Amino acid sequence: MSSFKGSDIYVVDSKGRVSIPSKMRKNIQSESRYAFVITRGIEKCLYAYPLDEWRRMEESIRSLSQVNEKDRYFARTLMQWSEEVQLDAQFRLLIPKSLLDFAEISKEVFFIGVLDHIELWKPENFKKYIDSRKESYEKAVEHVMSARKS
Amino acid sequence: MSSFKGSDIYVVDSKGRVSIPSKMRKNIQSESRYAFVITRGIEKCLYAYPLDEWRRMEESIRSLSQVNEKDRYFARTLMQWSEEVQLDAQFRLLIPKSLLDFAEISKEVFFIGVLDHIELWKPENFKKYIDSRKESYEKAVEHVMSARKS
DNA sequence: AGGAAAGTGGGTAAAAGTGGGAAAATGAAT
DNA sequence: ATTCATTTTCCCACTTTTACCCACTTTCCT
Repeated sequence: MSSFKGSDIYVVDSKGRVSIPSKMRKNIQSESRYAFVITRGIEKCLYAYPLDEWRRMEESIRSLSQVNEKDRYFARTLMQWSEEVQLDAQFRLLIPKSLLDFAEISKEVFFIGVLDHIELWKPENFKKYIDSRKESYEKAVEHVMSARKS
Repeated sequence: MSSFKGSDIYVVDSKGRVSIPSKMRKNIQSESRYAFVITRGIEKCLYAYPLDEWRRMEESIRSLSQVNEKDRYFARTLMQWSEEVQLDAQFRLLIPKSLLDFAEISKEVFFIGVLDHIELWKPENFKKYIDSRKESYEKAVEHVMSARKS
């Protein structure tokens, strides 16, 4: 099970390539070390899953009822935006243009490791996201810590 | 389960390295003796967790639902600031620059062992923190100890 | 006092991060 | 079917950062 953590800023070059932070690369538990599925995230960002974590995810989507209208919509939308990509010899992701556009990423990418996946944000958008939240960091810690006690 | 205690002042060198107090080092119960997760603390300081203690914490973040908007925010906020670091052959931590900046640590670090984690403060900031508390140590003891009785 | 461990500093080889060009593949137009 | 233009893939090269090693001084302990 992966355990991505930390954050970093990297540049996307003119070909749409970005190195993934080495500390996150080292955290990949998958046998297929260099394959990711990159997809549309929740909020205006992208999620990158190593293949094994992605499969876990896919299973839970598979188990959704295809009868339910909402579930169908969710499954279609998610899969529509999902692309499998391989890291190149320099450990870079080639991010599809459509996804870059969705996340409004042009020159720089802000990476955050969030346990089972890596998030890619346009730096300004992440800042906006944080600023728009009312809860402080301290509240967040409190929330998690109190959950831990019980 | 670790049980850090005591305090000490150490210097950060030009590369961002600090020795961790040997008395605290000896207190690490983890099998992976030399791996820590260092993260943003509450108040303007850093927390260093030995890996096994950290995992405890991580479990509770993992159990947060990624579907719930608030939980997503918590997970991102916490993980953004968390970095895994290994002690080098001289038992030094290499503290990421972003975290040093957050805690305003430049030349010196004040270490405090607080049971399951070690805190790192800029000495001046710790002094300010203590001075800013109106409650005396005696009052605090009274408060905590009486709660314990019930 | 003497040896060992702790604390600090610095040099260097390796890895990480970035950029770009040439070969291979794709695909549309003649 | 062949040509030409565009995109994609693969490789090479350069710069910066990091990891690893060695060394010196101070403190601790018997």
